[in-house]
Amino acid sequence: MQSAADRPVRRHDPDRRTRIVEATVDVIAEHGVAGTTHRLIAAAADVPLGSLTYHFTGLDNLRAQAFALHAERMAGKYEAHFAGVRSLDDVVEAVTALIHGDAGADDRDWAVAYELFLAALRDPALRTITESWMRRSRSVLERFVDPTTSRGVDALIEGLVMHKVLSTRPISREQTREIIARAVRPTEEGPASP
Amino acid sequence: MQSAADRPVRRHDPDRRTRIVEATVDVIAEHGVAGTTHRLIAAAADVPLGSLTYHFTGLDNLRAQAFALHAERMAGKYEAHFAGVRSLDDVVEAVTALIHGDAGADDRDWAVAYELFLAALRDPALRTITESWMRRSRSVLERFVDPTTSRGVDALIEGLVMHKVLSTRPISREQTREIIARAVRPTEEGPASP
Amino acid sequence: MQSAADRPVRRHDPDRRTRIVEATVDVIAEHGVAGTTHRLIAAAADVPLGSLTYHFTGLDNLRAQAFALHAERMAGKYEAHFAGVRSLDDVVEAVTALIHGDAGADDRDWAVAYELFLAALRDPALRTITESWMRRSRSVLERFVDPTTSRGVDALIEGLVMHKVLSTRPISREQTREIIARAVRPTEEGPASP
Amino acid sequence: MQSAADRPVRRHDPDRRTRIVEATVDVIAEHGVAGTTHRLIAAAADVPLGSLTYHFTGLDNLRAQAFALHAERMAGKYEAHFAGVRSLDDVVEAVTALIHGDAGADDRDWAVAYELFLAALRDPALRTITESWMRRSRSVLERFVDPTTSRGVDALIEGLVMHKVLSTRPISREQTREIIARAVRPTEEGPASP
DNA sequence: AATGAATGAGTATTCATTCAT
DNA sequence: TATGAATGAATACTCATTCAT
Repeated sequence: MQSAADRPVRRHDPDRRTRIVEATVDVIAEHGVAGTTHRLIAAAADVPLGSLTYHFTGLDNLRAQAFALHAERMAGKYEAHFAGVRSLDDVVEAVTALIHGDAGADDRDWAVAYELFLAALRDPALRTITESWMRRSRSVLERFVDPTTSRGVDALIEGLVMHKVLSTRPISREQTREIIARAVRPTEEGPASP
Repeated sequence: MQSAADRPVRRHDPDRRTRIVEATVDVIAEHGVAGTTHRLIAAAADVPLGSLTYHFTGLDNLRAQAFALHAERMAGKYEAHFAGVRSLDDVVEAVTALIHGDAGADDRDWAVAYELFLAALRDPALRTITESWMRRSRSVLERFVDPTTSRGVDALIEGLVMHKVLSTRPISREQTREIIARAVRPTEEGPASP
Repeated sequence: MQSAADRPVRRHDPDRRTRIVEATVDVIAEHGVAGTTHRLIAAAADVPLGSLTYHFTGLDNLRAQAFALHAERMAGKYEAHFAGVRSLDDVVEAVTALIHGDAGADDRDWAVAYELFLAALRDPALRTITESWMRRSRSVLERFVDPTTSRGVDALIEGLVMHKVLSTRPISREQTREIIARAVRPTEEGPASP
Repeated sequence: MQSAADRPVRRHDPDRRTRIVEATVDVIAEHGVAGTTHRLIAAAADVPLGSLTYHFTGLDNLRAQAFALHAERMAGKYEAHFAGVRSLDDVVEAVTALIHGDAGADDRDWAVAYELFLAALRDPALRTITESWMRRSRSVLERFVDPTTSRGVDALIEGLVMHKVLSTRPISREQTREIIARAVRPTEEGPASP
């Protein structure tokens, strides 16, 4: 019934735990939180069903670890993406690239992110993950702009990506850049940089 | 669980269909799409289980109608909220109020909206609902600002609300107003710093 | 939900009863007894759902009447098919034609017949229908052959048709004729004709 | 209904799969394909409901396996029944005994067979089962008679058994033997009367 | 330590039948 | 007289979790 018979017995398998968590991220990406089952994860990770409840206390636990892994990776990509950024023009370009999928995060990654946001809406235990991710994003931006601008740009990224993945028509990159530029640009009241 | 036995037989019930759709919105708000079951909806609408599949072809169908109703109402509130707006200052104030829940849409309403966005990500059939909603929001804003600004403000609303409902600490309304003001304010200088 | 809204009100509809029974035969042919529901019949007869339980005491009743109608028609076709038969050679030809679908009864008709046989196996109330049908078939054959031969030929028809509709490869008409000929042909012990 | 509560937990139960398939044959025999439900099968096999969908992908799958088992057993009985047959007279006697239930296959077995035939009429996937069964029956008969005779005798068996189980009056064994004898007896004269 | 068979509470859905209109 | 909304018991099936091996 399962592919268990086909799979060779895997006696020594030290990073099975990790592989299961990674497989869970994949399953969430493909089927959403609602469609994420023990069976699908076990198949994706190529481990026996019992292995999941042996290594994790339950599906909630596994899901939380998958979200934590994903948030950690997304934040890492974000930081790496801004590593070479110097000027405000660079910031505008970097954020635009981020939104248009040129920063290592594709639609699939963003789908998992939105799954996390929605799950966190209902399960406060997941807020520690979203908060720490957001804090890291803000820290990166605050190297270039003031906290208010940072908060605005961060929200803009979330909103624009959401609109981009939901839109049936392609979004103009030029327009995205213009929007970001307005949000990033220093204001009369004082310089944006700290 | 208990209401079924207590409920008197209700042979004539002309707006039962509508009541079921409304109950579905409530259930999605409270339990999320994943937790939305025929049983919960039937209990919320105070109708027997069989009534749901009599009036609707299935749960997908019912969910879609609930989302359509919710989007319609949200768009209506949005339009009503901007009815008395005249100046750009009014726009800034209106958008800020919208984000901070002073425009008829509370956290619960936004939760349903995000459920819709995520569901639309996986089910393209729901895109017609999200697209029409977004079109209406843009139309309202474009009475005051250019299309690019409109797209930016719209994305900002979505992102800021998301951050607000996910944040464990309160968000400064002043800061929100400032972010909106920058996005709305007319710009002569062109993008970013020269 | 139903097509009821599309259908014009049919105030005077004297042969609705008959039309429902005929629609039931069609539904059995297409979906089998197991797949025959009030809803399908109502749709096929283009009558409102409530009309079925108004005119018939229940699904069993309706099914029985449909089977009775079908058996009556099959027997009629059988008799008509043998009307011009004179010699034993004619009998062989007539029976062969019957089996190969050249006597007004196609695979669909035989499917309904087998549905009836199987239903009669479990519901003795239907035996009156099958028995009367078989009696009429025998009577026809006994105009040409003795009762034993008649019983054999009758069984042969049932068995050969069954094999024909179940076989994935075409059945040789020549072979069928040869088999029938052997069963019909007079034996040494005495003439087959009465 | 009651057995579930009484049944002790049966953690180790190596041939449960087989027992379920056998129980399914019984249920089909007693209630027909249309009346064969997970619940009835589970009760007959004395296993919990969830056990069925654990071992089988669905009811269709289980039904198909039950039919395959039954066909295999029927073919086996058939072959065993003809093991000692030498002369054509023996053949006539063996076939007669078969029809009158003296060959290990009773009315119940034949009911399942007809259920299979009817199911195969609608579901071509079951044709492999009926075809392989018929091929085996023919092979046995072809040890004694030519293929055309074999096909005729096979059809005769099916038709006569059907008539026998449907008839409310007993069928003369003498008459059956006579019919079989005519079909089996070698023929030099060629078809019908000249 | 690791597994996969086993379980039962839960899910969506179908449908014959009833009955107020 | 005729209807179609309403009902609830029954259906197939899913799945997180348990636990003997």
